[in-house]
Amino acid sequence: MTQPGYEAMLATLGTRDDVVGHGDQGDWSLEMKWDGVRALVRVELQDGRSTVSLTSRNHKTQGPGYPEVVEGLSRAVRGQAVLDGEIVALDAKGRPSFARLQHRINLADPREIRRAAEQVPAQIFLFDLLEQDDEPLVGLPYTERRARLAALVTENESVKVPPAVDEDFDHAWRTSDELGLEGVIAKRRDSRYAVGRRTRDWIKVKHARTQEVVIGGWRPGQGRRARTVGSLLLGVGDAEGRLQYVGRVGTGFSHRDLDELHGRLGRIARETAPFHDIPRADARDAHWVTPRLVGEVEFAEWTRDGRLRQPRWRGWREDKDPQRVRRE
DNA sequence: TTCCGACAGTGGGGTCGCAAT
DNA sequence: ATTGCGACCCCACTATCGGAA
Repeated sequence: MTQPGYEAMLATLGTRDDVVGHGDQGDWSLEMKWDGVRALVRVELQDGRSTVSLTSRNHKTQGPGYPEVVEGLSRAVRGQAVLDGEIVALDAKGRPSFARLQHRINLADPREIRRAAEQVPAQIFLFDLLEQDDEPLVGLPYTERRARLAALVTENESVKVPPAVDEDFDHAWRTSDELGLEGVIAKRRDSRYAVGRRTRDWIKVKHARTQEVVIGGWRPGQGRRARTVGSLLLGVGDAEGRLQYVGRVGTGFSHRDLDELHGRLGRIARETAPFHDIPRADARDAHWVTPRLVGEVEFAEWTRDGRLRQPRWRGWREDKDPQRVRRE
């Protein structure tokens, strides 16, 4: 299998100000952010037939795992091309759901894959064109690549080219929120495709939620953090007022924060778990504390199992009563 | 000088596959 | 049969450094 020879361009995490604050908003093209698996697509013509290869961000071949996407691409794209997109699986409301797609990741057995493809069909959302008929296009402005992409691809049930939204940032932001999407991606209209690099020509702005959490324990860290805290075990009160386990947070604190945390937790140590529902695996090598301290975390969404996805520490909430912390 | 972007190193949830228990 | 662990996918964040702006 030929190597793609390309690597995906990455977006820099930013805020509204990074897009709206500098110059003309019209410099930016706005798109919805799709929550799935990034994939570079190579379509080759061999003996008059299209062959398709899919590659993940870490150069892993993805094609065998998504036969319906490969098949759809072979019909949707005429001739030789390299494209960039996101493999997604839609939920019942038609939104890309990473949780659903996870059932497709890592499947190896062809029979399993075929069965999964019928139950949870995947699609690819294409948003860039890097090469066409062996002509490199990465030097062209984004809007031109986009136009050529739209002209090249014939959409079908597995292959879509979601349009850029022709709105200002605040409007696009509200739309992404109402649709329950991850956020918005702003791309400079005149920017070239920076192969394998993370640039500010692409800015992703994501919806984040905050949640007050009660600290019920901690796990020691590894490596440089071996003598201090690796992560905090978090809980919120349930309907009966018991402490319900909602996962861990292990990022967002500076080295100084960690030292302070370690001392503070040591003073309220206790023998038993304050959570009523802590799984055995999560309780392993945990140190329990009296559930007295309240902090705030930012996170992407709740998982099906009631855990925080992509949690990061934001700081103490000394003003909050641990007894009153509830899922927001 | 300031800022950007790359790297390394820490941490998270979830899934699958396989080895150890 | 259960558990633990690594390899994947997605990621956030801190700290450092060299070079571009």
